[in-house]
Amino acid sequence: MSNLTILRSYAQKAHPETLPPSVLLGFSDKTLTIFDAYPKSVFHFLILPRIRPPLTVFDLASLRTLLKADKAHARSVLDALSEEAEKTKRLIREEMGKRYGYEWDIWTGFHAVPSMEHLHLHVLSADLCSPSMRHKKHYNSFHPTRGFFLPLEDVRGWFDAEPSYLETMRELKKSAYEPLLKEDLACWRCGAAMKNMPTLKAHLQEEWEKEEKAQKAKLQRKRKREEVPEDAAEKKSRLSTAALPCGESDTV
DNA sequence: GTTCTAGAAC
DNA sequence: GTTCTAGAAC
Repeated sequence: MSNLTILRSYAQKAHPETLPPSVLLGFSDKTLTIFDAYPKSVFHFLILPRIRPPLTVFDLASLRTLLKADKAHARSVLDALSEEAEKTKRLIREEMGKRYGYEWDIWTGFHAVPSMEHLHLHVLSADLCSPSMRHKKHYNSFHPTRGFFLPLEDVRGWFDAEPSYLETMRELKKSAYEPLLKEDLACWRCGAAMKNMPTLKAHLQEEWEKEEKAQKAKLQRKRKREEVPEDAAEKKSRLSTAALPCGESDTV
């Protein structure tokens, strides 16, 4: 089932609800959100634009083709993807809380050189811990500062710069981006060099556990901060009640 | 993605 | 010698 045009076949569906729930998370008039078949993080979804005139299946083939289409329409596709990404992020945060008891970052962006046809926005939790994360090129393609992963907000920003900037960036040449996938492995959090994937994966797992501890400690501190003012308010009300007979309650 | 192979690591 | 890993071919 894993061929190069599977995403296109999803995006072309007039009735996305016919897709199995194992594939489809949800859809709107303009977009469709699916589970990545090979998640590279704990949470990993793809948001696809549906075919809506005047844009064609060809315009929506990739980020490259979209950015060469009519500017206003291209921008509105990115806006629709962004809106849906925000909803997906809220859902992920809820799930993080339920399943793990804390929340961590979520990335949204495109691969500069996609491996499958039809534009797809990646929405994934910032951990890169997953059994499907197996090869160097998988990892480097999501490394947040390698350059291959293009954050959605950066791409939207290209529209606001000089027109020539968009014209340059939209080339998305394979020859410029593919070499980034072959760069040496380094932890995206601490920058430490890793000699191979098993070492990197063990390290990322540790980093994620550190994040969990840090976030949970933060939650504890927050709870304590929130307890103290409540206590103080209770004491204050008790004191003022006690002080009432003296008529000095408002100075406590 | 899977399969295959060469070379490294043990 | 066996196992593991990365990279190429498909």
